[in-house]
Amino acid sequence: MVDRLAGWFATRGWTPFDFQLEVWRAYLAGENGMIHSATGTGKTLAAWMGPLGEWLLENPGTDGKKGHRNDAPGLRVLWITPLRALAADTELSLRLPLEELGVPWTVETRTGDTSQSLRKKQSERLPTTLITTPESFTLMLTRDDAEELFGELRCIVVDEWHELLSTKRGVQTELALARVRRLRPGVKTWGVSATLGNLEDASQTLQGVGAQARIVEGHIAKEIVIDSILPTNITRFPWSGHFGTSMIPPVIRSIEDGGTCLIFTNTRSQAEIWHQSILDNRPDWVDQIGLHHGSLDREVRDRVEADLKEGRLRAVVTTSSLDLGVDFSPVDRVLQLGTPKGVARLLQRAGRSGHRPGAASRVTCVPMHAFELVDIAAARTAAMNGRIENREHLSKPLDVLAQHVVSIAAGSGFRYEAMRDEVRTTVAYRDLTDEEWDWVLDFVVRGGDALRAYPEYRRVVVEDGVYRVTDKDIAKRHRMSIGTIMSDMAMTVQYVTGGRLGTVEESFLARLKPGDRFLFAGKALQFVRISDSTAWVKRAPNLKGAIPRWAGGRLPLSTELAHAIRQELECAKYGELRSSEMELMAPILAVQANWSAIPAEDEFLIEQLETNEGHHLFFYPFEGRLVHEGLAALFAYRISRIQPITFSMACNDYGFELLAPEEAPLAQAIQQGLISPENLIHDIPASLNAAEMAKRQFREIARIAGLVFQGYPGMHKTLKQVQATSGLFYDVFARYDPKNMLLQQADREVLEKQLEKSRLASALARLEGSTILITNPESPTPMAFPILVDRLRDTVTSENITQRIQKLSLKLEKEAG
DNA sequence: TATTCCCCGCCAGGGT
Repeated sequence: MVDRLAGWFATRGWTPFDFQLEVWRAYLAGENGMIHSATGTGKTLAAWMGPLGEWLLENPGTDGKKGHRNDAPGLRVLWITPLRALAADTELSLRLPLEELGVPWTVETRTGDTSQSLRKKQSERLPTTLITTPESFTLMLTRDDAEELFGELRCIVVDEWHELLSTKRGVQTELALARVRRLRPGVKTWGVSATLGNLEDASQTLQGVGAQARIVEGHIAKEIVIDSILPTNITRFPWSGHFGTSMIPPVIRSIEDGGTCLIFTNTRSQAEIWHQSILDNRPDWVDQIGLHHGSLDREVRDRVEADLKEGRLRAVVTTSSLDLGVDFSPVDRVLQLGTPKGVARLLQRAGRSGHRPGAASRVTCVPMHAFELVDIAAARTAAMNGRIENREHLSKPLDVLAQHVVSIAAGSGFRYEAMRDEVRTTVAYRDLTDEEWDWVLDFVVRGGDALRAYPEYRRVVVEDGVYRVTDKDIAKRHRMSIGTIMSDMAMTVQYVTGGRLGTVEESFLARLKPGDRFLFAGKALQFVRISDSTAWVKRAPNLKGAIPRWAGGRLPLSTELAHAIRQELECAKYGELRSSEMELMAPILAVQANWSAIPAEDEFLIEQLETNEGHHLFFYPFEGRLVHEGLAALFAYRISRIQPITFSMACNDYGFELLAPEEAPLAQAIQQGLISPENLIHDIPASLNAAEMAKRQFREIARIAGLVFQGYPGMHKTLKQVQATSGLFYDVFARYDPKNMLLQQADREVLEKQLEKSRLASALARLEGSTILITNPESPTPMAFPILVDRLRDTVTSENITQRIQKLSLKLEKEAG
């Protein structure tokens, strides 16, 4: 059979890769597995040919004859994809071999935007292959005929598993998979994943506790090139900032070189700014440069994606919204503006180019300020040494479990023990205690201790030992709330004439007066008014105006990249400049070394200095900004226990600053355990407003667990309302039901997600074992400078900033030059 | 002079 499939490749002039043959053999031998490789290596075909080969094996002599659609069996393959936008492309690529091999299978998509007519058809008869999202997959389980639906299923493929793993969407998928395995014990699961550090764990999480699976490495000779555009004059290159104006000309030259170019940025406003800057310089490219980010309306993005695919665009400026997708488009060149933040992320982006087996993938990094040259050099070293980030699975999020049990109760129903054992086959809930299981059931049956008086929280009833949702209205509301994604606090931006452009933060729009101009979706817009929670706009006559700021997530430097940066600096300290980027950095590093020091890997640098602002302490753990926020608060708290003192704090991915009017007792603090990982559990909540953070985190939990209903489509509650309602629940639970496990979960999530507690603890352990290096520079060093500027921007008037920054830069420039 | 902060999903029932 493998030979016949290889023959199909041969007719297309392709030679199957060894890893593809390995997948088919393993599949036909009845194995589960996961395929792991860079993008553009033929993973999709590898996964698809397994079930296809099985069908051919059962139906010999099919080759060459055109099959009949009517002969198609029921649902055999379920294909899970994390993105709606990927579904259509996948559908096409799965169909091709079907037609050529004469297999009468059908392939259809079912996601949130599947048409009513197709939906109706599918409710009568499912296709042989259904492509769907985790959310729509779970929705299928809420049907009362769920058992029949999956009765003939042979195989589940989970595409881009690395995207789902380590998120609540991944946990939701784990639970749904456990359910289907119970309904259909022989079903095979194959995962498809891009580069990932912790393969074994990723595979186990997909397959469930105790299941055996084969990991197939899709190692084909895939050359990856990471290079950079270097600034011509390093002494005039900015020491901080993220706009990188001076790099516009060389970037434009790269675009001119020809081919289609993807330009990745780290933020949405950066994408808007660069899109505009490129057009300012090349107005003749007005129809050839696209813009793509998560706040743009789906329709606007679809158009850009289609143009890209058809080769109508010269370049697209984008955020990670194009990290996945557009697999068949002719992307020739990938640029990364600013620090890549992580190794896997950079490799993923490199993989957008040369998206053909055998072709080289290349990404060109463009630094926005001087120290980003170090990031680039470090990312390359880490990538070449195969130091890829892990994605850890989540453990026991009870909100997701509560949602899942209601889903199953709304479908075929379940029994206490069988369901508990089924849930425990997932890696996420393998340690679920009886107490926790009882609590979750009590929560959905009675509403827990605090809500027992309210019938709408008695969602599930027990009849003869079977847990079911009997109330039609409750079932309907539940189906409308399935999923784990919280949407942003944003307002629709729409032309008064009709066309929707996308969404922008309420806080930005609230500051605008009618007539104010701003740049959004690559267009100059004039604000008209706000009504019906929509910001109405019209085209503005010219392009000058503000650019929206989004309160998006703050992606910290990954652990692997942070580690690589420390190594890169250590090499530089001993005069070993291993790349052109580091060579270029030499004058700036020399200033750092002369004024203060460059820390070696086992050194913890602290800079102490006085300016007319006060007494500064700069700490450089190189652990990413989330950890630094936690460390800054922790250190401030610990120092203030020795001597009452109030600090202002600032941080970036390299380090943080504590500033006070008087000198802090640093030496004493270090002696008394400033850096100790001990008492972290006590000191973290004491140093931060942890209760307020937990209350905010509880918003998501309340939504997922089904406490807060978002409202019917088209009349969504605003986020403020959801916040208020969930805040109310939080207060009620805290007062009347303090043992509520969802409250504890909120505390845990704050510690882990917002403060990265385990990373913070291991950082402290590392720093405690380091040699502490205290220096007393006369003025802020190159490493201190970006942190300082960041704080100044928030606190001082713009005139003062300008003068100060000018003075500082001049001084630094003189020294470096 | 510098501006900054990813992404992803989801309904049902009654009318024509």
